[in-house]
Amino acid sequence: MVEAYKWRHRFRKHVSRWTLPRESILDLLSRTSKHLSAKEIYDDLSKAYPGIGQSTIYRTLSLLVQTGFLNKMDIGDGPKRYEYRSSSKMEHHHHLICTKCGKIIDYSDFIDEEEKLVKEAEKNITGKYNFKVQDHNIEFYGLCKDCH
Amino acid sequence: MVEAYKWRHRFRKHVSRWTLPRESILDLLSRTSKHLSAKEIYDDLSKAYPGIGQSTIYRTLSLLVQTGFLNKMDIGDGPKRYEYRSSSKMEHHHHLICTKCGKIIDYSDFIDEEEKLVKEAEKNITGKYNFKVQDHNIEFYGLCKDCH
DNA sequence: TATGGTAATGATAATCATTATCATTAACAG
DNA sequence: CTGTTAATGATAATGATTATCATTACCATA
Ligand SMILES: [Mn+2]
Ligand SMILES: [Mn+2]
Ligand SMILES: [Zn+2]
Ligand SMILES: [Zn+2]
Repeated sequence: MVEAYKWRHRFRKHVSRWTLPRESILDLLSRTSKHLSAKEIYDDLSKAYPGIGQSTIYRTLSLLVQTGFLNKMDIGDGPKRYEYRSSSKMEHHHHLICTKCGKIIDYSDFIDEEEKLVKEAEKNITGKYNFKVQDHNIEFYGLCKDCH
Repeated sequence: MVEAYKWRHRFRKHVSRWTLPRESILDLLSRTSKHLSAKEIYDDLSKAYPGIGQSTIYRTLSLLVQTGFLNKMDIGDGPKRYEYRSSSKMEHHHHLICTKCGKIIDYSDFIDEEEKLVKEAEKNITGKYNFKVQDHNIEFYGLCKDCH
């Protein structure tokens, strides 16, 4: 829980109180590479923190997304999922999603080529539609090694 | 409704009956470039087809997706959306999504470059993770011309 | 280090999208 | 035309998320 000081400091800038639920959620997500749903987070935290409320999980998650600590993602079926957002620029990545078992694999190869193509596309999009691109998302759907 | 004959023919191959709800939904989606939700489809069809059931809408939509007539998409907030899937290869496209007003713009430039990059990535993905890519999805998030 | 103001919490109800159930209807093969 | 049975539509049920509100606990100030 040594990260907590950094988090707290960064967090307080947003005029918010540093609380046990907030620290717990951030701690859990920072320690896993999984992409967890609100319910999975609730079930996990409930062990060490009985009595934590579902509402708090949802509220905290959306706050942590707003303040840039977490990424929120939707793989199309089931609930939204959350992952810790590393501060380093290196960590830009996309996802391979197994349409059979739902497994999510982080993918970060070809980032340079992708960057180049995306940059080009963004320029084109701005000129053609006057649309200001802020972010992009790439997903590959298919079957993971266990599912074919 | 001249398309209906083609649809019907194509549809019957899947051992299914050709019904008024099915034709109505396909007709509506083939005539619009919008990306409609089940509720929007229900509200629209209810005018000309009072008494149509919501269940039928959902069931029919998922059937039409399975059989390749429609694309199903999830822009992350709100309900799933559906669009008519043109048969021509030309029609491969992605989306610009306005994070403020929710507008969805079809985008199909740079398809060749994209194809090339995606092909490369897919080969890499197969080799590295033994993951069989079947489809991919690219979205650009940002602000549309009316929202900035 | 105590304390008061107030943001955050947790229990609960409410909402929204979607799926399940089942009796009734209608497509269509013969 | 008719019987079989797939499809429909009304309704209930589920699952995820948000709203409400009384209670709790951060933390700035003294
Ligand atoms: Mn990830
Ligand atoms: Mn589209
Ligand atoms: Zn799998
Ligand atoms: Zn907009």
